[in-house]
Amino acid sequence: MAGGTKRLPRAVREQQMLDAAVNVFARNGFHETSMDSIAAEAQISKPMLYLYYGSKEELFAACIHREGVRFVEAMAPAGDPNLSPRDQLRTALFSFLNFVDKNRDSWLVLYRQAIGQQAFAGQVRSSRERLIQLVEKLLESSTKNPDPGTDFSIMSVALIGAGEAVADRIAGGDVAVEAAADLLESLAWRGLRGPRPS
Amino acid sequence: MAGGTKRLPRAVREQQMLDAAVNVFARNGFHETSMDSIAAEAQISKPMLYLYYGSKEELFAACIHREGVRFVEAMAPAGDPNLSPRDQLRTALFSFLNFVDKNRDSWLVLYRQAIGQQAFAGQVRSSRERLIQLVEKLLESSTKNPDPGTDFSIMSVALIGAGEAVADRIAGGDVAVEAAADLLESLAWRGLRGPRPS
Amino acid sequence: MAGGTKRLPRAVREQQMLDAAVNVFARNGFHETSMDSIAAEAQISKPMLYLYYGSKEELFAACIHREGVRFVEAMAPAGDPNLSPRDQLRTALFSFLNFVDKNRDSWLVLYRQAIGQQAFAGQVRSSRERLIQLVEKLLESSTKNPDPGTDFSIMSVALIGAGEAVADRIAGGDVAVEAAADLLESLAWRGLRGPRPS
Amino acid sequence: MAGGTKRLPRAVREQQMLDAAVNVFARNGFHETSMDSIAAEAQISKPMLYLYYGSKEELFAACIHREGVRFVEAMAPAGDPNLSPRDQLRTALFSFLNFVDKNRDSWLVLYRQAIGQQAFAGQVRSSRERLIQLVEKLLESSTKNPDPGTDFSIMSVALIGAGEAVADRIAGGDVAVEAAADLLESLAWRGLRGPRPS
DNA sequence: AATGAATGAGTTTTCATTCAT
DNA sequence: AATGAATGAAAACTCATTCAT
Repeated sequence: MAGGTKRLPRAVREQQMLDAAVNVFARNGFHETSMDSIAAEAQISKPMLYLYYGSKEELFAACIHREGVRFVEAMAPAGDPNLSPRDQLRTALFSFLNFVDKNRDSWLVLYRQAIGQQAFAGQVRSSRERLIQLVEKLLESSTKNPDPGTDFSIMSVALIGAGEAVADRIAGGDVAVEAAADLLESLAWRGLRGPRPS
Repeated sequence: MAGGTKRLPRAVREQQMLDAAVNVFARNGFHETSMDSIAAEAQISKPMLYLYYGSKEELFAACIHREGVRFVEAMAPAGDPNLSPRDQLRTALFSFLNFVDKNRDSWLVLYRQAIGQQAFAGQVRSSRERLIQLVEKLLESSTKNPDPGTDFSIMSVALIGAGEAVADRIAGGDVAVEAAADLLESLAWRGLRGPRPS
Repeated sequence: MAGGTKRLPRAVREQQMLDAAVNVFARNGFHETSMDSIAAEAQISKPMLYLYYGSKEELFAACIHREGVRFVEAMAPAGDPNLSPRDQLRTALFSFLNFVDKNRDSWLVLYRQAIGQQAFAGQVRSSRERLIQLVEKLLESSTKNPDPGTDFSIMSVALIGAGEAVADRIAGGDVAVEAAADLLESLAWRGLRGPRPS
Repeated sequence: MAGGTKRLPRAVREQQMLDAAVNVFARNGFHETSMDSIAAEAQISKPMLYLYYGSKEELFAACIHREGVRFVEAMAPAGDPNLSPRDQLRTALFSFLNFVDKNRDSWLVLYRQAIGQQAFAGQVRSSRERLIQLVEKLLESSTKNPDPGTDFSIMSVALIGAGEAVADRIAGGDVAVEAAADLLESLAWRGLRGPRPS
């Protein structure tokens, strides 16, 4: 046993365990991940996981929760009420893509693993839903003369979808945050001009 | 034993089994689906599944394959070389969304289940990649004077992402194909005008 | 593997498994018995136990049920309505003690193990209760002039308790059925004469 | 942290722990009781239990021992050599039933839990054996002209069994000590008259 | 062609028990 | 004297997979 057998205060161990869990879950998904492998990654024994988190599902939930909080915190700047809607969206895009860029595992576990998990899909979906509605509001409020029949709702769905796809690329290291943010922003405002360009 | 040991020609049995498998996989995902439940759904015995498909993974692969072929066939009209790029894209969008609308399970199994599956993610990803490149070409070829610096590649990624998000809504029955297609089309052409609207 | 690996029809295997389970449960009690040890005793694999009985608790329940039925069947002769109450009691005693004598494990599992098991104690207790009431009726109906204040109910409780204690001795091989039955019978009728002998 | 690290003299701690243990064991049985739950009930930490008692089994043994001593002490009056055998039995019955009435947990742990426990069944059984022999002596010595063939030994077994059954009722609060004692006493003397009433 | 019977190999989960402070 | 932190060992349960008929 290398330097593993230290007694750590509860709070530290908790983070250590979550770090390991997020990492392994992000790589392999909920089902392909065994508690054994998480314990190994965290360099502790399996019973500790159960002692601290009760069950595999609760451990996964704890991961989702911690990463979710991190995510929301990262997005906070976009909520600044002094910003214009346009700047809010711009800030949000940057915050989002930067977060994904810096926290690959968070992104994967939050959006690509949790959603495949019966018990958590609902949670993910509903937080996505909230995001969609937020974007919808932003679009509405910054569009002076919308074309009649503009469907902001589905527009938001599409934009979030685009954002997630682009985020995947960023997580994959294929794309730069700057370029991606610019694209999404332009997509948002241009798309708004109404469904049928001449 | 009514309906017990029917001898069916191979081809029929194969389809019967795939139908069952696609259905159950779409509902529950790869891991949450047991061979038992597929056998039950198909009203045959488990060894039959193994006789025809060898293993759970191969069975899943067969599902992906059949649904993939169906999908490609559904998209065929968009390849008509007599169409203008614009009309090709338009046709593709309609074909795609109609397919999803009529084949919920196919969509779910192809894009929402397979992608979460280590062994198949690659397959899905690469076919998505092909689609992205296709769209990229379409965009390029129908843009006369692109803004300098227009990144068609990431634009395609975003569009496909938007399309998938919208497809999910259609699969959920929340959105009409018409409206969705219009939106995506407009997003494509408008987005092209370049990243930075004044 | 000696002669173990035969394919047996379901019904046969079921009995074989119950035989093993009753045996091990009787020896070691519910908690001290592992499914592994039952599987070993039955010379089959653990999954078979689960395939046939679902869970350890259900397997135990099946044991209780089978042995309970056997027990009731063994007691049937005592129910003959042509017998006088006295003869009914006498027959019941003989049936009971003979059953215990010939089926040690049944007795142990039914009365000494099941009763310690949260989930089954109720069942055992209530069947014992029925027995007590039955005896109560028998005593009442065959006592012409009971002493005033004779409490047939508690008398029955005592007699059944005595019977169970004696049954344990018989199960242990320490006592002969004949002598035990005689004793219990005399206890029943003599005890009836009222609480306070001069 | 109010009430945190109280230093208590050894003897007090010991009793506090045994109280908790007896209580929980009586309620849930040996196996269904975890050391954690005992520690919680005693409001101390688990290592204390191990420090004082070494192991779960030893703790259980200590419970049995303490309650056994209490029980024996409660029965002491019956040993008064100035009493006639009849009065000894009578006193014993009252002492016994009163003890059970006042010490439900002792009774449960001593006779209903310990007996189901491989490691302690022997202990319980042998102390029961002593009791049986005692009763046997009492019966013998107070029967002037026994019927030939009277089997005092099995008679004692039966009486003790009856006594335990009645004790259970008393522990359950269903029956009054007085009535129960009377019944058992009469059963003892009447039963003696020999096995076959004309 | 088809299936009932059977299992190897793992997974999650739970405790009694022990260190290090 | 007392405890928070940690684990080895085992138990219940599941499932993809294969045999014998």
